[in-house]
Amino acid sequence: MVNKILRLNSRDRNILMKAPIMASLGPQALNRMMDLASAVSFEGRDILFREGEAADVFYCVLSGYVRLYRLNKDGREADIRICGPGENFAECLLYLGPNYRYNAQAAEAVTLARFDLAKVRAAAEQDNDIARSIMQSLANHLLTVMDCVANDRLQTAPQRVAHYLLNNCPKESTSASIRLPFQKSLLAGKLGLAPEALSRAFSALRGAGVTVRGRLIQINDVNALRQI
Amino acid sequence: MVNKILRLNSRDRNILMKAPIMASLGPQALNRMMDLASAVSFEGRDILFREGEAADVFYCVLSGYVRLYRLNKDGREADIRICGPGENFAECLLYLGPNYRYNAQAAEAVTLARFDLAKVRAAAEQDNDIARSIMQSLANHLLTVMDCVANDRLQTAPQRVAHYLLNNCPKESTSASIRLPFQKSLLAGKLGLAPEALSRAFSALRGAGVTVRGRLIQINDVNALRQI
DNA sequence: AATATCGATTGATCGAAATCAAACCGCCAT
DNA sequence: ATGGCGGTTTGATTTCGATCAATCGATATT
Repeated sequence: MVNKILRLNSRDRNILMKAPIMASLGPQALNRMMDLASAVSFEGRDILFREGEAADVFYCVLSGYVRLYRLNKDGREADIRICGPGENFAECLLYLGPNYRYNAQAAEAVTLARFDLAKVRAAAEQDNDIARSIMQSLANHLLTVMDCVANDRLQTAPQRVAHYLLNNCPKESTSASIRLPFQKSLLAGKLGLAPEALSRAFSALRGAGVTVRGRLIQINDVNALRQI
Repeated sequence: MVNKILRLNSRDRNILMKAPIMASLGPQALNRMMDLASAVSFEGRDILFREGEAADVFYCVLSGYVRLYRLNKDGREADIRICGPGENFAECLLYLGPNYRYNAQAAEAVTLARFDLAKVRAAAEQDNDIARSIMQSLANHLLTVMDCVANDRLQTAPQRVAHYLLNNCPKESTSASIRLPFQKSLLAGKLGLAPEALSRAFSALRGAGVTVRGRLIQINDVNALRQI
């Protein structure tokens, strides 16, 4: 099921070097990590791995979006995180048990950089730069997921959507227009909502000057959104 | 508001050395970290720090429980994590911005080990053992909080309670009795429930052989709980 | 022993979002 | 144009848990 694994082409190398986990490395550590990376791509809906499978690699997204999610015993799915270009996932397994702890699926066609867990672990032991970069990544993800718990527990659907929009429009602007980088159903999952609930949340925000047409979202009054 | 800061007494030293973040260190790194630790204690309800405050230390719980939580703009609170003996928190700030990202409150009288962020950061740069231990801690917390998101999104109140009970009774047993280590209201918050909802969830589990008296919980049939 | 206090429970009601079902809408292929 | 097709929207209903209010119970206080 794994698509063919290749050396990275020069375009992918450029993208990867800008990813946070690589960008903060010194030149030596960067080379070392780049040498460990291989490229792999998947079609939309492909499963990258499943919860419980033996974990040998972690990933960094080069293009497209990947959905990390869990299943309950009825087969219902809940997204834990949506990873876009520059984001890495499953790096937490560098220092945890031998199995993946959630499912990962390509939300659309994706290309990924692939890192052997054991090799990166060894590299981190020898190069503090790499260890520091991993710690930063882990700390960032931890905070992101904590935000997610707090948002789920404190905010209503329209508030979550408003929050998302505010985090994705330029700071210090009175109005903005945003193009969603993925389908609405994916955004719904990311926010812990059913697609219908997202749709209704957008309707509710019309009163606060939010206009939706396809993936295009117009925000007339950013400050009004902050009051939601 | 900070209680007096002291050297650790020998009892506290023993507890701290068994904490995961310390227990995985080699002898040299362990000494180094132990030298950085100081002791501090708080009364129940005391606020250790607030979201947005400048962060200079992280903590490891020696006794009691600490509540990490966020506020929404109406002042409603949502717990993000409950930390008990041996658990550390705010260590994610070693590699993040300069401010605390959530509030921390003593759920009861607590004693804590206190680590200067800058000093530990410096120690981690020099000692791979310490860096590895921090990465393990971050990875574990990340996974724990991811579990929390998934549970919130996938499970009903009785299921969350059943899940908690199963995680806190000996593996491979047909029946068990558990003593809650803290108030039910704290457990409610940890599970993302109002206290009333926790109470009702316990009632709902009576049918699955769960008996509650104060902090004492009897589980007649562990396997029945797994089916919830 | 009487009383104040705090946490837990129970009951009644409300509200938010999930679910189920149907309609809608661009988009592509024929 | 015609006809699907997948994603989105809208409507109706249901479910779950929050909230509000009252009671209960156990522990501390005097």
